[in-house]
Amino acid sequence: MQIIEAHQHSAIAFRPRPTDPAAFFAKHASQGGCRKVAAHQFIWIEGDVRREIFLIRSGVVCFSRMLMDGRRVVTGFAYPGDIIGLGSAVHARNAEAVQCCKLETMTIAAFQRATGMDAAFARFAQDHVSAELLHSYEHLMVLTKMTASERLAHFLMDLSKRNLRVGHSPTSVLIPMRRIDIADHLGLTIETVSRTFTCFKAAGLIAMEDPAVVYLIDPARLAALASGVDEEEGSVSIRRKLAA
Amino acid sequence: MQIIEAHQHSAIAFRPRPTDPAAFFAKHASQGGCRKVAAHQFIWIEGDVRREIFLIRSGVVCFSRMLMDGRRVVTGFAYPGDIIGLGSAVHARNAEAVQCCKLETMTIAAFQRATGMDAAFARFAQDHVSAELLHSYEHLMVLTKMTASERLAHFLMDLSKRNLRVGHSPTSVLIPMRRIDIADHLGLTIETVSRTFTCFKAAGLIAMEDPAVVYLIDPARLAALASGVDEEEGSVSIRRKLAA
DNA sequence: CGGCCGCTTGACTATTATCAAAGATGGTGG
DNA sequence: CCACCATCTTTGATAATAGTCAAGCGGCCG
Repeated sequence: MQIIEAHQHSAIAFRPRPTDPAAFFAKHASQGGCRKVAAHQFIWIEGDVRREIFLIRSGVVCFSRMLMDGRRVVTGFAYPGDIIGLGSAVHARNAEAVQCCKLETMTIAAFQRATGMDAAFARFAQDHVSAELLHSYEHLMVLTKMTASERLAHFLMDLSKRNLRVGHSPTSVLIPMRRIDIADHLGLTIETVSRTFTCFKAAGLIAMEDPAVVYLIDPARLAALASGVDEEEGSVSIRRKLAA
Repeated sequence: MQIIEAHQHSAIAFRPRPTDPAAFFAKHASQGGCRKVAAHQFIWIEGDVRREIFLIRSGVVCFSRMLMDGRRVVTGFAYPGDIIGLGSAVHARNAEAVQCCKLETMTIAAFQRATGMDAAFARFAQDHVSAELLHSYEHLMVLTKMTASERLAHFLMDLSKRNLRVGHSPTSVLIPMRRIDIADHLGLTIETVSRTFTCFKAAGLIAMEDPAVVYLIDPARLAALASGVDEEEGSVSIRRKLAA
């Protein structure tokens, strides 16, 4: 299975790369304050009326939707430098601090004033939602058409690419979230996630210092797995390699 | 597994029910024309720059994303009365006519003029994208946390609810799309979809005249399945019922 | 009438979930 | 400072759901 990457730029390709989100924030958040959220605390929950938007200064945020019996889907994560809360006037999902987070806040009033006065900012907010939608379509593909190994490889490559973007090492990846967050993000169980990590180690794709620190030993192969190009060398062979 | 339905209204709950989309269209599409699209023709494909938006007069449209090897995900369907193409300036997915469709068109220029001049229309377009995002989060839940029976029940209830909304019988459901479209929408294979239909028949949940005409015999039970409430009476018992 | 396409059904396989339990790790209190 | 407890992760054994491969049926259109 092969994923065409070209289209991934579609929603934003025809527009100039948005100015630094943090700059927007600094420009318009005159009234805003700062907030610290402890690990595993919720920043907002599904159904809450939006009162503020946030810029993440440090920490990682996890977005999820829950069912009564504890089942949940993690729709994504947000990292330092990201602005969160742009979606809609009523939150469609929970936002939970994976680690202790420092957030800069902007009131909705300030946000609305900003979008009214600054066309670039308004467009940024709109594009953000479109990009989110695109991302969720891609995630649908990952969840319905990929094996456990491909999903985990995809996840690791996501983290690696983000590292690259912000100037960190693309091969030594910190995993701030717990296994359950990864599992709920990838539509797997924690056991399968754990086993797949073990398979990757056994196959020489990664090395692990501890559950939160992964070194990508064979990034090319991981990338191939992640995009489904790794024909008939997919989860099967990796699993067999472990059995042998 | 139980789905909380309350939040489903969240994104639009705090705003008045939007005026009839068709009315917006009639008001602003002065320049627009009409177009007829044959079954299984594409209206646009992923990556296309958006040139028009459309109001569906008749027919059903299927949105999908494709992989090179033919794998695809159907992210949703659109029906008569729906406006399509509001997402972003570059299409993030294919739009394909499931049946022969009649579409009314509005040029992008007219659309942009309309959103600039008519605040209600602009808000309608924005809300549409937010609702789409919400829908896709829900779909993630269906695809990752539900069994084949639950997924198909969910799909049938979606069609039934739409029938109700537009004044058709909620218990006799026409299925305009092919099995492959359903399968790709639900993250299953056509065989599993077909088998699950058979199971539903055997369990007395539905009756079928032909593959395109389904009667909901036990809508309550289907609704329970669809929302995951049908505890330990889920796919297992239905499958067992067939085996017996 | 025949061929094609879509749907259904069957047999078998494989991937992942489930159930269960044993290491780690980290924080707290004695 | 160490022991204990809670939580998270890993590993193992087993089972179940859905996928794959294969074949037959039926309708529709040329």
